Amino acid sequence: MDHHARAADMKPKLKDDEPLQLSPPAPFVPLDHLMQQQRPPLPPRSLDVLLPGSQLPPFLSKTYDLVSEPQLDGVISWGPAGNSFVVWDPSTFARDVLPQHFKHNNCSSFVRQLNTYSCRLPMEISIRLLECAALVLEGFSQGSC
Amino acid sequence: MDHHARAADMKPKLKDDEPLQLSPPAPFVPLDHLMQQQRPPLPPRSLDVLLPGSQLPPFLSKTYDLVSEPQLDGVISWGPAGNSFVVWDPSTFARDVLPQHFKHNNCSSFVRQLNTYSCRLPMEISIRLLECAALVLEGFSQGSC
DNA sequence: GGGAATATTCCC
DNA sequence: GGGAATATTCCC
Repeated sequence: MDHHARAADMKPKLKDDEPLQLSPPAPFVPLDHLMQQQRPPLPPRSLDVLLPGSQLPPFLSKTYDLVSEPQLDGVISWGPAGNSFVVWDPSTFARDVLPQHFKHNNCSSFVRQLNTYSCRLPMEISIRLLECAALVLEGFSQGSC
Repeated sequence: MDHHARAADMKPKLKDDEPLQLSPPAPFVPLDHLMQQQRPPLPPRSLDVLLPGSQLPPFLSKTYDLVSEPQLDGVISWGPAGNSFVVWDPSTFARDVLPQHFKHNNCSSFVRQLNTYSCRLPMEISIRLLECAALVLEGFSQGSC
């Protein structure tokens, strides 16, 4: 499996595009910038890690978990930056995935819900932490369903 | 060929069960009583017969058709007077029938909808015609789900 | 996209 | 039972 890390992978090595920097010390970085960098490239398995105890609307937590499912990466997955998601296979998504998580199989109904929570077409969604640990969802423009 | 109408078909004829009545005239009967008597003992297959062109809420027309299904008489059927319905097998009704017609399998959700349209527990419903051809649903007290 | 009607869930 | 929150459909 790809989860088995080989010894070579665990030993830090220099890369051509990442020169070793020993000095001077890193300049001051604002906290929110640090948090941006600390955000994992792939979102965690469950929103509970990000927002423990929060009462997220069911649609948002279900969508988040659904997008995070590794088995569905060919159909729907997080975008490159981990702050958006993309539906790669809208037909399969509508026919097979939606009914497993919602009471319908219509892309339009899914999009309608995204709109309700301030997302926009196309099927991308942004999730990021705020100071108050609230969840914000923002839309982008790329692709469609 | 069918364009030849036979003489026998065009001539009105007396039937054994329809004696010719010349006198005296039938006594006066109020219109609503006539309509009561004219209501068929078993409801028609579709509400369209009763309320042609009416825009009935989907829940009511689906429930009406569902109750009218002969195959479901062992699970749900019209009551003796044809103006109420009874769920004879709530378990089967919830598990097998509800998901075929609605997006859930919960008796409570079905009852909630009945309540919305002025029905009451238990699962009986009254459907009758008014002068304005509107539909009225009334609840009775007998049995439960 | 989103308003509005209808449906489903949740909870008192 | 029914108010209210959320979900789904319908339609502009």
